[in-house]
Amino acid sequence: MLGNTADKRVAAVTLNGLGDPIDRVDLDAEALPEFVAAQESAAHPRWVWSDAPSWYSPLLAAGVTVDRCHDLRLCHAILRHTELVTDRTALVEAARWDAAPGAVEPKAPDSSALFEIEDDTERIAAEVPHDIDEARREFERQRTAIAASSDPGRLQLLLAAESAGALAGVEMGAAGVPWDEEEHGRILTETLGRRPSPGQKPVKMVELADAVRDALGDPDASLDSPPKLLRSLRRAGISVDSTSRWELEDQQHPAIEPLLKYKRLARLYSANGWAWLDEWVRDGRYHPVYVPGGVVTGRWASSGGGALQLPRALRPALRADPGWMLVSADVAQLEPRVLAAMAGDTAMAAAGRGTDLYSGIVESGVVATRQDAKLAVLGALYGSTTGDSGRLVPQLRRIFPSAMAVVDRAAATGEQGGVVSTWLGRSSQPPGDEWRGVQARASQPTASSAEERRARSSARSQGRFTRNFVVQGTAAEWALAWIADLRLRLARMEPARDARPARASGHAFEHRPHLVFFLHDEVIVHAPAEQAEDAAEAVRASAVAAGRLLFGDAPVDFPLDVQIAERAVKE
DNA sequence: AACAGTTGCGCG
DNA sequence: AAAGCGCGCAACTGTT
Repeated sequence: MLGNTADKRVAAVTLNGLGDPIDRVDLDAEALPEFVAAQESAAHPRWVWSDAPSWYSPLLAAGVTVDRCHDLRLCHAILRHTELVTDRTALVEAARWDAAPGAVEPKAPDSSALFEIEDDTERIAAEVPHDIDEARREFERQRTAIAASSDPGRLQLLLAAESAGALAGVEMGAAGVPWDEEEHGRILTETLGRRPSPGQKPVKMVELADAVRDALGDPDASLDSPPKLLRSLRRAGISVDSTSRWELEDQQHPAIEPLLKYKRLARLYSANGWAWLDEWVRDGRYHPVYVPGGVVTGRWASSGGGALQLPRALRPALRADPGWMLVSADVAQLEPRVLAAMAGDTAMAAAGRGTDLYSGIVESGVVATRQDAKLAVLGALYGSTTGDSGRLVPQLRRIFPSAMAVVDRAAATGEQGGVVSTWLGRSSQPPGDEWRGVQARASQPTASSAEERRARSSARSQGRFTRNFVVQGTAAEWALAWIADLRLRLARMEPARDARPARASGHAFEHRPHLVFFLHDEVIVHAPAEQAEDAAEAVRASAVAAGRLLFGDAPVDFPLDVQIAERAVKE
């Protein structure tokens, strides 16, 4: 366990299997990387620390990697909500651990940077405590909670996977995605025209905007302000209620085509244009900031750089260094497969036996086309009740009763204000006071029909959330197990000393395959060309391992689409 | 001028 | 409010 001491040094405490301290050394912060590296090569310990970004970024910057950790902040967040632990009082009271992740900048953790808040309002500290005594106490609380839980093994699995994800997130942010700035520039110029001078718009946007104004007969129409644009459109006789693409698409008017095109260009320009390139790409590397566990379901979020929203049009800009390759892999239909495994639904598992679960459903004869199968499955996972999607759900309920029972039960629990949990035990947060108030009022005999409608609607909405939570959250667990296993496999591969170092990847990954991108159900590994096949094999092996780890021998496949290429282009 | 809230669209 | 989940971000609007 690592933590800061009162005299601005770092304490490294060795714990035995019972969590009791058996040894302690105090070090200067500068001596930490060397100490950690030595321990790592001797014993591969599990490092217990306040928060991975705070501790691991400086270690990585010094070229030191670790295999395993226990991230107290992330584990606290899981444990203080999980249904698997009945008495969570101590964890809930340790509110300082409900805090934002540490900064990713390579700087030494410093507990003196924290400030206490005297308010009685329920504000949280900016960061978790980084000192050794607080860490010891929190770890003890967590050990106690796990031991008292209804399934310690399962929870340990979740906490280990979550912590491994924290390591992977720091590593990927540090390594960065190899990025072809010239290719990105070419795409921008081709789509938008040359880079405009500050304050100007790209020439192709200006041309389209003129075409729209012409067609509307409104030389002053503003295209960038939805309310103003809406008024212009209606003045021109186009009856829409919003300026959204889906609504504009149905309209017949000469202004529509250039307007939709303008919106596409405006999006690219503002979200991933030259300004983005300047801010997020340096020395041929895109450095996103991942936030593991940042989504309520356990999915990762990102903060800055929009790592989770890279438009597919920009995928050609992801390019391996010379002498290296990108190994891109994604899982086909992860969520329905996870549902089939959770539910032990053999019919659904059988439909997923091939590489395309949707085609498998079509073969069962219950729906006519692949598109219908997809709509039906999405409707089942999201809780559609009307439209094409909702209409198909009952068909699915007939042939996959066990799978549907799992999501239907989760929805029913949510509608009653209850808590649901993922396969490994991440629990949803119960709805808040406002939601309860609405339900309580609607159940009074004096309730108006408007109040009843509102209560019904918010109950349904909570049901859709819990319905999706169990599937999305368990899929996130599968994906965590996948990258947790994968990063260790890659780290164990022999370094390719002859490979031309990937520029600016940081010395920890200079000569070896490493993860550079992760997005819910897909990964990209940057690998020396001669190791690309091995890396691809590791990606496949890890997917198999993840399925085993979560679901044992359940007959559910998680087929991958794996591509080895210089560029990460799909299809 | 700074801030929160809304809209629209990118991703899974 | 698209028929239905989870996000982040930029730009604009309206308030302070």
